[in-house]
Amino acid sequence: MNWDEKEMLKLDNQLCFALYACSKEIITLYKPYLNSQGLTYTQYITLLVLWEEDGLNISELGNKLLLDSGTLTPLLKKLEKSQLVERVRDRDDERVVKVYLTEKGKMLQETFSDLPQKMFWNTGIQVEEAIKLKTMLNQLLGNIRKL
Amino acid sequence: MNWDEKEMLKLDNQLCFALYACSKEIITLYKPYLNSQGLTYTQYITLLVLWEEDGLNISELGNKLLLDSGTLTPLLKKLEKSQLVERVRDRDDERVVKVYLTEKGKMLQETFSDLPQKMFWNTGIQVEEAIKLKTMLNQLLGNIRKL
DNA sequence: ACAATATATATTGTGTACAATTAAATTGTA
DNA sequence: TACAATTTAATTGTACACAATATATATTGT
Repeated sequence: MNWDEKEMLKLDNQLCFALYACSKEIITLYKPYLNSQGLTYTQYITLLVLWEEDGLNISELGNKLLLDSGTLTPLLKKLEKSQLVERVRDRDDERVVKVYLTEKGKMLQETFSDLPQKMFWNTGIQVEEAIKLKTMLNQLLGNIRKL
Repeated sequence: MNWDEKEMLKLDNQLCFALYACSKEIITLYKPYLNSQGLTYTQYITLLVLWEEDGLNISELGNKLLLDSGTLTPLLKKLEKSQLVERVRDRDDERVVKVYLTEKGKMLQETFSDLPQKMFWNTGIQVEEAIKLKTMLNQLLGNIRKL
């Protein structure tokens, strides 16, 4: 192993670790806001999708969130128990489960209306900077997923 | 809730989701290389730290990896079971557990010497781009953690 | 029609991740 | 010295995350 290789194996030179650490820390920042409403981060992003488009099925949700039924099935059962969504077997195709927001689930969106703005302040990131970062991340994501 | 607020609540406008998704996808890219050696991603980054500096204790590892003993204790026991590290109570301070690489653990570094380079190719990202991205992520991480 | 194949979700098992608590050892201080 | 406060790991409990498998339903090919 040469010097370059050894250098590249250092934790602080890993792009993957910067991503992993940033992702976790941002989610930690969300926690106080979400926990006060009894939600986890994953439950929150699931609601984000449903607030945009209600009545999606499990696999559609999974495609948007990059999660599979092994994660979503128990998660949605919890959201159902807290009466934020309903899981309904599709009459036309009994394999499919569609997920609908309840009134309570729809109303909850209002509670979080200013959360993205708050998080912006909390991270202290500039709008231009955030846009650039998100663009780069989406490009990277695109590269990876079309392999 | 106004239009701006509604727009900012869309999943695809969330910087946090871009980070979360990218982090997960990159880790997925690592999996084939790591699993073939019987390692998980978290075990791998733990070894990265130890290859740089052997004999750290649990809390020092946790500070570098942003993980606590609840995660590290079982993880290190697994690495010990596969004979890559040894966990040793410090004689001078019996509260402390120091973690040492075994010969097998040290040798394993060689196996991964070209992995960072391989991952670069896999992600199709340019060096300049990667540096810029990592810089932005570290800056964001710094902002968050000094709150 | 019906066997083979494909699809959608659920289940099982393993491994993080982290908050909260516990237990043991050490340090600070009256 | 005693003893309260602190520190370090380990433990407990909950919730993802995902691979692998199972199950039920739907579709396809003959």
